[in-house]
This record gives sequence, C-alpha cells and structure tokens, in this order.
Amino acid sequence: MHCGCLAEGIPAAPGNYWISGVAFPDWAYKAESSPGSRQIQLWHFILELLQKEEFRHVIAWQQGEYGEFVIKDPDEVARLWGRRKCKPQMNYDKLSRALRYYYNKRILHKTKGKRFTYKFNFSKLIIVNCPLWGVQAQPLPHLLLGAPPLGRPALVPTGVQSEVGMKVALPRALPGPAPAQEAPVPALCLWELIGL
DNA sequence: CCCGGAAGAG
DNA sequence: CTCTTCCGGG
Repeated sequence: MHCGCLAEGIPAAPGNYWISGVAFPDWAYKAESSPGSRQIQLWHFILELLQKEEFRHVIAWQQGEYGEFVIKDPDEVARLWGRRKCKPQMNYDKLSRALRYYYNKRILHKTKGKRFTYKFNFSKLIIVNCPLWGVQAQPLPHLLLGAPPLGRPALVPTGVQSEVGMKVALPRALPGPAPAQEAPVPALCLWELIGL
C-alpha cells in the first residue's frame, strides 16, 4: 500500500539545528500537526532534506547567503519528492514549476544567475501558531539568527494580534468534536511580512 | 535552464 | 489551496 512511499524515518529533532553558524528553530521543520492528515508540502520537504547530512550531496545550503540552497542533483531531488508524493513521473521540470509558484507566495525566490539555486525568504517568515503565542510587530530576526542556545525562541505572549505590515493567517479551528484538552502538537504556521 | 499560463487532480 | 502535467517562449 502507498506504493512504498514512506516518510523516510525522520528522527525527532531534539533541539535547534545549527547550520552555517545559524540556528534553525526546530519548529521550522515540524511539518504538520496531525500526522497523516494533511499532505506534505514541497518546501517542508526541501527543508527536511536540507536538514539531513546524508543528502548533502543532493541538496545543501549555500555558504554565505542565509537561506540560500543549491540543488546539486536535481534528478535525485525530484525522485525523492516523487517517491514521497507517490508521483513516479516527477522530474525536475515539474518540481521546479512547483518551486516557481512559491515566488508569488514569497516563500522562495530565485538566485538569478546561479544554477539550481533558490533562497528561502526566512526574513519574512515568523512563527504564529504556538499556543497562545503572539507575535510582536518587529521583524524578530533573532528567531533565526542568534537564537537562544536552547529551548524556544523568546516570544512575547501577547495573544493573537496583527500589526501593521503583517498578514494574518489564523490557524483554522480543528473540525469535529473538540476534546477538552490542549492541542498536543503545535502546528507550524507562518506569518508573512509584507514589504521589505 | 528558467519562466509563467492553462488546465485539472485531489 | 498546493501542486502535477504540459508547454510555448526567452
């Protein structure tokens, strides 16, 4: 079943990832709240590959520019993506089209002139859906740069609120009977900063 | 290679 | 809505 497309064992990350001298909060890698419910998104998958050393020869962060990565083996990345999504016909041409849709969504942009090189717009992304965690109006670059050595990033619990220059995307309430308890796993949601 | 329009799946 | 597929064009 599932045509053998298993999520290649992703060991739970115990802390923040440290890549190129920059801490990546591990919430940045948490794919979805309820496993099995929602489909994996491509940029989650990319982040997932980027996180693991065994794929260094396939895809890797570009030294120098923060958030920039290079697909060293496009065919292999496409193959892995196709396996995960049960799309055996996947190739780099199709995968790259999907990446291009991220341009307007401001998740990614292309590093022009550099082959197979894209860049995450991390500076425009901040966390939103941690339980009762609000987000201040400031850009909060420390979430990704110079993050605290351990634990969670220092966010101020101001409750959910939007400020000027922020686009709000509230997590939708879970359907069905609501159990009288807190959400077990905070879903990864992202705030998108307009302008910049 | 890289770009986006168009259609269509789920 | 997020891709997947196909494709004409640069």
